[in-house]
Amino acid sequence: MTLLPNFQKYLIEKGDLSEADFVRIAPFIKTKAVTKDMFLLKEGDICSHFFFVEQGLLRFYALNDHGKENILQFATENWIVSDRGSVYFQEPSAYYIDAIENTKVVMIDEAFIDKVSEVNPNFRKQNERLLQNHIRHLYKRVSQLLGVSARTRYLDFVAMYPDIMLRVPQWMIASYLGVTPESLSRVRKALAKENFKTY
Amino acid sequence: MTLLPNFQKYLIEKGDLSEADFVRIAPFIKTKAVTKDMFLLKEGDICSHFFFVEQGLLRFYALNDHGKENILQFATENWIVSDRGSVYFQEPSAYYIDAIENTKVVMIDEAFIDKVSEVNPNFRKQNERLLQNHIRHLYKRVSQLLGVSARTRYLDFVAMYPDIMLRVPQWMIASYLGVTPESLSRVRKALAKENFKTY
DNA sequence: TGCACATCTTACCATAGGTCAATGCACGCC
DNA sequence: GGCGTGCATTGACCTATGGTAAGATGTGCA
Repeated sequence: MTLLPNFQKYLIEKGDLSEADFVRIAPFIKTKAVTKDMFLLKEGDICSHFFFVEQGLLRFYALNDHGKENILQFATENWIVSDRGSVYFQEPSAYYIDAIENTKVVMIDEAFIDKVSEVNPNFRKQNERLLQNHIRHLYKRVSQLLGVSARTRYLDFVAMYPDIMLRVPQWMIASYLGVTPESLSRVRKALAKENFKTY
Repeated sequence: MTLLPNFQKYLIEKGDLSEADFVRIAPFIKTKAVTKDMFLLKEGDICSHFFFVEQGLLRFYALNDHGKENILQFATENWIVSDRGSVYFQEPSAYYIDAIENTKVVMIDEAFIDKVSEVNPNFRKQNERLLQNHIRHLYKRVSQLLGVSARTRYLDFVAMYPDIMLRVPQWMIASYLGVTPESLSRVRKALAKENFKTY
């Protein structure tokens, strides 16, 4: 099996597994290599897995009525991304997932979670914590979109995800923030004029 | 103990409990009556419970930098609302929860979840499903806020939550949609002019 | 009955952000 | 080295939504 240092670390630190536990579940791990611009999920597909990013960068987006992309989420190393509704309720997805960089993912399905939970019963509880944390992040995102200007959203994004900012083109950041690339360009120009330094 | 038909139904249908299971956990249920305009949570508090709405209507909101309320979520009967980050990570909350109507809630904490899981081990797995479903709803909300006009957001809201529309003042719907009450009023006027009927 | 307070509407103007089109810039490829 | 392609910037203009303030409507309570 190829080495998965990030996934191993994730299960041990966040999932409360021991190294011995990891060795026991290792044979059940499935991975996939996704080259840049390849899709892991398209609208209409039924999503069968969660994707843990071992290495690389994915984006999760929807198309609106006018065919414009709205990026809901970037996923770098150690993030999990998926259309959860599709996985759990076997419904066709309304979303797309593709690779911004060449990416290696771990494919997680319900059977795998059951397997890990069997090896270490504490895992399910830890997993629940992670889900709760995810929900909390989403509320924060909604809160931002409801009440905050494009300028502030951009500043917050830079502060929160400086690494992502350096790895994706600017128009994708605009899409994530819910503005046009032109508007983001103007925001950046105004910030520059005020001697705001991003790096 | 007071009767809790909604909570009982919820645990049995969604949580996969039997009636006998419910009888066993009943002694551990804590409830609270919240009169209109009372708070269950304020900014700075550490939130200790999840709130299941047995009867009534709550709102979950944040204050932005300019003191304006942004309503993240309404919670009617059978909904669960809480600042999950605060519950799980013992951090001061950034949110408020108050009652729009006189409301009866069930107070759920981690110990209660552990208790129910002990009575029926299947519960934790069902609970995970519900969390995944919640995440899916939040992605849908983000997607709407990113890519859709005020008009469409309003129409979607009316279609999705016709009951809530009849129970809350219009300015709160505006806050939920991320527009001013004045703008929502204009949107409604335009719709009326096109003979759009909401009821 | 009538006042008091909330909410909703309307009108007017201001502004953030969208749209369109042109230009500039960088990088990969032949 | 030249050229194509995708991305970023800029400018001119437009539109949706915000801000403000004034009235209209409604509803509970004295």
